[in-house]
Amino acid sequence: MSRRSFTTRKPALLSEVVELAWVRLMRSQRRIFESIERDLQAEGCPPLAWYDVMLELDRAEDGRLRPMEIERRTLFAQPNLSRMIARLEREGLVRREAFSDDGRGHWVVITEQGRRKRAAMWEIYGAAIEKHLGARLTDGEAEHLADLLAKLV
Amino acid sequence: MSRRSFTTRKPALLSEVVELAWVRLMRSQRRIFESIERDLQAEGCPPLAWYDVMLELDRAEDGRLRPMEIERRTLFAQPNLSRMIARLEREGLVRREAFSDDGRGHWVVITEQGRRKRAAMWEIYGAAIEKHLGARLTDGEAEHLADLLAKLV
DNA sequence: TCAATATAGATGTAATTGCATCTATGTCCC
DNA sequence: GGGACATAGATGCAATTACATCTATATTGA
Repeated sequence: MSRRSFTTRKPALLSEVVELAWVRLMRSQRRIFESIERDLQAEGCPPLAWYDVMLELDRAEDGRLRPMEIERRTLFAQPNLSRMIARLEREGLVRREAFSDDGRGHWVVITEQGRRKRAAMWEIYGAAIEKHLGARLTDGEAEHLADLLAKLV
Repeated sequence: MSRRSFTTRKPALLSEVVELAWVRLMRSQRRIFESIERDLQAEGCPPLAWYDVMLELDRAEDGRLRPMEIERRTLFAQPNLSRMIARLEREGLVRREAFSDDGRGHWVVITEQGRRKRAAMWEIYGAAIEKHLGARLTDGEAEHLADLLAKLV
């Protein structure tokens, strides 16, 4: 592929390597994410976003959190999360319960079925992470990568 | 935050560090991506996806590519790209031209206005990359990060 | 040459997202 | 106590996405 020169005037401060790191961060995340989503879907699993929510609930005391707390932990936008919880509830993976301390809120509680589903998803999910990420890095590289990415969050 | 122990049975092969690298890859990409999108939007710019397409066209010979070639380079799904091109065309940033070699296809050509818009977006975009990524890494770290991410694509 | 199949790209549709707004309850302060 | 403002969460709606399919043109092979 003949790479022509082309004029991209860069903002004074931005270095080539930073731009390259960004492009690769985008590409690798997107590509691996999509691969993993496909792997999950191929096994009849729900999308990864559901996993994130169920994991937070599974870890939480009594398997329950308030929507705003899930939001804080997962960074999903509030209206989207609200509807996602509705979908999870429709599938019987969580249920809502009254929250007496604050009449505006309620608990979201993971069900037994939800816990089982999460565990089942992890089988696929973990294997997919290994396949798409683990297999391409040594443990040392993975650790180093994790350290570098930690600086970004 | 008291981190309780919880039983997550891992698929035999997946190491802790790989999982951590994956979680951070997701989080950092998503958070920075959203920040950059907000920065662009705050300046009245179209979404980043438009930039990707216009950049490919801007770089291409005669500022033109076939949809399937854009698809190959950007990895957008075909129906989504098809509609994105329609939107770009509606905004006067690209136009379609006949492609005589193959009656099924056509050229997508970037307009002068499209080139200007792309350049204008880059001012914001580049600064945003610097702000959200560059400012948090030394050049050495950025280079190292880029190298590690290269192994994933 | 022509039927069978493959490919480029568009389109219908249902699901999902983003954004603004709405409702209901809580908090603050006079 | 009660008005003004803040917060939790839901909902309406327009835009976007994913997925399946459709149309038109190419290619292939008998």
